[in-house]
Amino acid sequence: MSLDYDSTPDTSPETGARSTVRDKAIAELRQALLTGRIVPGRALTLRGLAATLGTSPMPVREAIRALAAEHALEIQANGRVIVPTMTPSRFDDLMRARVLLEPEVAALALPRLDRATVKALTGIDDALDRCLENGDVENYMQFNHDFHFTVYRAADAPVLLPLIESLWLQFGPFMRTVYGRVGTITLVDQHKEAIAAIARRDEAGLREAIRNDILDGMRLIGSVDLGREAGAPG
Amino acid sequence: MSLDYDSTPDTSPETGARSTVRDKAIAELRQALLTGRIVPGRALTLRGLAATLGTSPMPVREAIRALAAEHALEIQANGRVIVPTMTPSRFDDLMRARVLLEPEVAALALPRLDRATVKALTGIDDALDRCLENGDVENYMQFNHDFHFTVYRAADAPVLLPLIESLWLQFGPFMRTVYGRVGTITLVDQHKEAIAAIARRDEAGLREAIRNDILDGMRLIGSVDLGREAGAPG
DNA sequence: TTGGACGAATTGTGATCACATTTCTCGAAG
DNA sequence: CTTCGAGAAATGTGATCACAATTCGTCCAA
Repeated sequence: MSLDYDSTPDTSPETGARSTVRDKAIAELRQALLTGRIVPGRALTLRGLAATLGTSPMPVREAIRALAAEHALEIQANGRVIVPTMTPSRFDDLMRARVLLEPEVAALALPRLDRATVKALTGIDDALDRCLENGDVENYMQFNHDFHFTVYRAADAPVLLPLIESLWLQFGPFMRTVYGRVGTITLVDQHKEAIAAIARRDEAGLREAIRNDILDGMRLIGSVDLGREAGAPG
Repeated sequence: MSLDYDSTPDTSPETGARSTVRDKAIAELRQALLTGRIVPGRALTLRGLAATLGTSPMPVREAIRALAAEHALEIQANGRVIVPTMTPSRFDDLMRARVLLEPEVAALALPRLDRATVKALTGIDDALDRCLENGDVENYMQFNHDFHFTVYRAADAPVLLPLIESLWLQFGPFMRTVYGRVGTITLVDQHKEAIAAIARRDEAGLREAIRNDILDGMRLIGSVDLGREAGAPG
């Protein structure tokens, strides 16, 4: 099973809302997709996931439906559930959406990014750099997500934020396969520039840093053959 | 029941994919939300919807999960499912998202909008105007949706298009209550300007027409008290 | 008339079952 | 060695059931 369920409950049950099994399943799948733990193209089975999560197929069904509605999973005509495979058209559109939305939300967040948040961002970026040195792709992706969403979350954007989350869910599995092919050494980002822009309250600079960070990732893709599908033949 | 199930199957089953009961439930709910047939704040019950659709609660559960994942429905902490109520913050963000995404996708679609599509758009706009004269809010909203998405669909935007669809799903129920309060006579749009811009291959003009069309709707809201919640007290 | 409490009805959740369809497996024929 | 097909295993879908929690209606007391 590609979902390594290490029984670490990263959901906080004390947030008021009673967490259901389904919610845990959704959170688990989200995490796996965000860090690219699930290979695109591989079929996910209800009963298999249920066994991994230690439940009946029922909560998994709803979880998969929810993720599919955000286009993080794809339900084929025969009913099989897979992680969507990337196509050039989809990749272009995904990048366009990110470049449109993320700098905008970052700019919205800027007035609310206090010094504590900047400190947190610096810490995340440091941890991220260590992951790059160690070649730890999975945690790198986790910290990269944390970095961006620590910024975006500060914006009061109850509509745009979930939209961006959906984009990252669609992006994660594909990026993982890319990182796996080009390694982590070549990875560059604009996080330091973003932090600096935040520190000096420079909206245009922050927009540009986020935009370039996205485009950096896109340029990385140019080095691999997009025509080839993600799932490597056994 | 607020969902008037008139047994007209608007889904086309001959598209290859075998349509399940769940898919019909999703389509039915989508339609009801887009045309504002379901009042925000009113609780939807699984068994109630199931009875309306003539099925067991099972397909409805998955359908509701899917719509909730697109933020077209909201699942409260106690599990009750409601159409989300509008807040000023949510409205602002919704508008910002629409203004960001829709002109862009329209511009992307422009090169692919042939003469037949322009003719179709004109037909839709005429039907829409007739609905305005008759005060037929529900069909007006249907045609308005058709108009915009006839344009957007032409763009090869497999990622952005569902994002915009999600925005409209969130927008529909609220707009319906607004229309119900201000009437349809005062409604203005920029559809004629959009058609003209398409006809003369004017990208900037099309962007502006779409943008103004969205802002027209927003200005309409200014005339009603946004502080008051949508659900009228019984 | 108003306020609260108790019981009944309803709700969402999770599990299990039945079934049609699909997928996989494996062996025989070419 | 490849190709095809029959049987077996597995899969998604929908229905039903049990149960805890919530909601609603009603009645009684102040």
